[in-house]
Amino acid sequence: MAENSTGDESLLFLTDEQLRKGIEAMFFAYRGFTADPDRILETMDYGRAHHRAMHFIHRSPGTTVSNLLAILGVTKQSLNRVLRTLLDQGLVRLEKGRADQRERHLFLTEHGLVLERALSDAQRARMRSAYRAAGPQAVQGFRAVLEAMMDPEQRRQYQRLREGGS
Amino acid sequence: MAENSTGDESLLFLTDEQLRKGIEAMFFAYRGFTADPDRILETMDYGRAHHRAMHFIHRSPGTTVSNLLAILGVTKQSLNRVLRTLLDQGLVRLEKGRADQRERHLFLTEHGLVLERALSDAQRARMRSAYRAAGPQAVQGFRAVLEAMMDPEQRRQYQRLREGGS
DNA sequence: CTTGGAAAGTCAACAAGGCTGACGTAAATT
DNA sequence: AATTTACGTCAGCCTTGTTGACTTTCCAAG
Repeated sequence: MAENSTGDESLLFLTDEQLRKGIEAMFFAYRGFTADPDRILETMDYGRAHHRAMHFIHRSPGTTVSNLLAILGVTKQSLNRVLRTLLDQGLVRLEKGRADQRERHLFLTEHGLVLERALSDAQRARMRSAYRAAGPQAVQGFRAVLEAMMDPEQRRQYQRLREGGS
Repeated sequence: MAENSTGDESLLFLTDEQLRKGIEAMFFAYRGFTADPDRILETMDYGRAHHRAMHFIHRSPGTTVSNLLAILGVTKQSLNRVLRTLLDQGLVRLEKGRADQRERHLFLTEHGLVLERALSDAQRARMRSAYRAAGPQAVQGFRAVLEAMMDPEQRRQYQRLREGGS
């Protein structure tokens, strides 16, 4: 299985070894990706789950609970635990829907915006430095491969954020 | 702070919006990245932690426990729990070090190789299809950005694997 | 040869963050 | 009026991470 000659490789980089390196790169890079926010969070009572919730609330202010459930891909009980503490501690604010009063629209409070900013600054700093080190060409490829790696449903979520998000 | 004009942007793609998209791409892609092995694992008594251990034992047969600890970045108690079940179920085999008899060298058994193969086939299939969809240029960039995103220590681990692993 | 430190294993307890199942309430829809 | 939808919550479980303490084995250096 390491016997396949060139040919495939020169066209598409698809030896098992190349693929394995990609897998390992994902593993190690994801650790780096979460390291900085994690360091900030562990000094408080919050975890990675709180960060994710705040990120997407910040990204789509006024989003509903069920929308957030779809994006995060967790159960409502799991999300509720996180949302509960964010509400209690005044980082997130609720607003009943005007059109449909069953819906709860989520917003970050001033306080919440401050923390989100701190977390996202740290994470963006690492991303910025990685982009700088790799160069503009690489950034295109990076995003293309990641996008192709997503499940179709996840890709849809991702692209919906892109549209609304700029 | 959203006031920065062009200049930076045209050279290096470094608007906050670009960085935010990269962050979200990592988030959604990592879910896809782990989805296929997870589906296989949940039908058995194993989890993602078992997969990671098996992956790196397969990658570096005969590696020691402390080596594996450094790569995985967890505590020995955490790893030991996982390793315990893999040994008990006959997926992993131990060998006392010849030179230093305190060391335990880890190997996959026949049985272990079969499972590792199934998991890694699934994961490589997704990686292969993402690479194909994105093209050879993109693969270069993908790996370059991921590598730049790692902590220096993680990058060292990653590169040590590359050397020995081909 | 003794002693110190390194490699590994283990017990106990705990926390974060997933999960399922069941149930309740308010509001929209049919 | 009945059903469905959106949300919240209680209770309990699992995986996988953590700290702290302690032991055994073994290498290496004094």
